[in-house]
Amino acid sequence: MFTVEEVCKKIRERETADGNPMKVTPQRRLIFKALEGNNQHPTAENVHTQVREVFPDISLATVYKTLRELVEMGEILEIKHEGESSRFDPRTDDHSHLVCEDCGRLEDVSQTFPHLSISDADRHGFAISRNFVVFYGHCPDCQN
Amino acid sequence: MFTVEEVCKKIRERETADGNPMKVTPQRRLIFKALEGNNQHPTAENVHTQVREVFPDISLATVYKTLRELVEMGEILEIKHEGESSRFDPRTDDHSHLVCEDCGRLEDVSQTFPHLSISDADRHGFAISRNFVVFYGHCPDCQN
DNA sequence: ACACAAATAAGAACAATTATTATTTAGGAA
DNA sequence: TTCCTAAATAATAATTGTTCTTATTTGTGT
Repeated sequence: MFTVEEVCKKIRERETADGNPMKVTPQRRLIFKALEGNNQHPTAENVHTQVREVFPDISLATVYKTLRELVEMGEILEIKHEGESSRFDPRTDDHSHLVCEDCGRLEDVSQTFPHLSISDADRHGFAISRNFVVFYGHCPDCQN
Repeated sequence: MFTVEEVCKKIRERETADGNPMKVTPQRRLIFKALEGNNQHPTAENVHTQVREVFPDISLATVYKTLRELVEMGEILEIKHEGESSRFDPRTDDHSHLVCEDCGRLEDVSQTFPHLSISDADRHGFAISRNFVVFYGHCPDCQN
């Protein structure tokens, strides 16, 4: 469960490449707050816009850097779809996604499909470790 | 079935925005040839490199433009994965993909999974039209 | 308060792709 | 065959999303 205080704690426990502890800054705290409980799958831009309402001078690069760090820490997921901007998801348990083909809206789907398997002929000698299912459709707003 | 002559014919039958017929150029013919029977899922760069062996002055923009056209015509599929360059696939029937997590190698999988369904709670009111399954694993070369 | 490495803002750099533009060419008609 | 005209091209600028660089500022342990 992603909470501001949890993540702050983990940041302080985390070490930089030189073995020094990482720091919690006001900028980072605001970025964590923008993600806490957020199921909108925001882009880096979305987060930047939201944080700027409180901290107008924060740089987009800082947002990217912090999001990258959180991904590496396993605190958020990065969702890359169809050439658009990456979206970020503070929900990190295994789940699937549902995408609106019209407006790009993206929803979490709790169900997973761990038992899908493919024939030897299709396997090409691969050792398969996981699969990922994305559903496409039209969201309520786009169904007219 | 993607063949050079088939696609040339379809290009000539196709109209531009102004209602004029599109043309077949030597550059385009070579691009079609690079794709014909190609199951390597080449990037635009790959196609460019291959075509340049015969036609050294062809521009990368021309390759992109022609690939974009073929995608719009439904003659090839564009595969977008994990922030890397798009790959193009002259096989356009419904199929799944298998990706090597180490080297990025991408294979076609004939099987599809049309019957996956999600609960009402997860559906978020969407009208679902299709799903897409990607398998991840390690290819024979990367299994050591 | 001090010191020092981490983090920042600003903007340059980057990679993939698309747009612009002056020039060339395909292909139908005379 | 030659002409005509819109389509296509090569070259390159522009764009988008993201990462890198650097001089400056700021957490945080002492």
